[in-house]
Amino acid sequence: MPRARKRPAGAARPDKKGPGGKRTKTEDPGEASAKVENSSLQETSASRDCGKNLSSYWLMKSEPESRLERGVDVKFSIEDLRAQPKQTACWDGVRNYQARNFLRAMKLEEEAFFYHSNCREPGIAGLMKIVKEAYPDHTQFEKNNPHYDPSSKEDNPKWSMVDVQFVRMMKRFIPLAELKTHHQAHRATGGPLKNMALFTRQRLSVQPLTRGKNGSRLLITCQSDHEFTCTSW
DNA sequence: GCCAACGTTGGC
DNA sequence: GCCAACGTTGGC
Repeated sequence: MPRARKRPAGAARPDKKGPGGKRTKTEDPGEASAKVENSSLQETSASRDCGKNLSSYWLMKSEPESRLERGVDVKFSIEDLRAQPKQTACWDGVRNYQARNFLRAMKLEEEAFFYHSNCREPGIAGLMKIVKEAYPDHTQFEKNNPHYDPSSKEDNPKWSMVDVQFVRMMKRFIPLAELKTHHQAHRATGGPLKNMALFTRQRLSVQPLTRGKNGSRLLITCQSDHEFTCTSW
């Protein structure tokens, strides 16, 4: 179930259906670690930004090609985002605690790379920005939704989402293979992508990045596109 | 709290 | 479609 993909659903639409489930299950194992992770994230960002408190960047995965999950097509590409009203959509369907905690750490106006996954040509396709901070993901209460979670209660929702708005396409698509080449080189040289979460946290669908500082600049960004380095996450 | 079974992610 | 990686579940 923890799939990062989302569906083209209207942003911030009110939703009241689904009584939720009756099962009392596992304690939320992410709750305790949420604080730890968030504070660690802050420390990490702060130290890397040399105390300048620059905002984080993010990378978020979605599947651009059709695939049915419990009978529902989960395809959502950057073109789909761009086609939304106001080019804005909610990023629903995240069902992994670490990814959720990153969603909750996102701040208005922070930018995120739109990553195309599980497709013919995986890679970074474009840029979007956070236009609404974390709020309950309504799909967790919808019985017919592929990401329905009967263990989540309406009065204490487990899962969150943010609203994102299309910013622009990358000046050039950045294929996974190219990122991997850099990552591998940087592992040897101690370069900025040596710990990139895309490779070190293989299945994490929402992950933090930080803007490169000083000389830490990526070759792939030399067309005056966004430079970025990874955090240690 | 351990850990084997299981299910999902996602590149190839 | 295969399958390695890895998060979650649940018995004990």
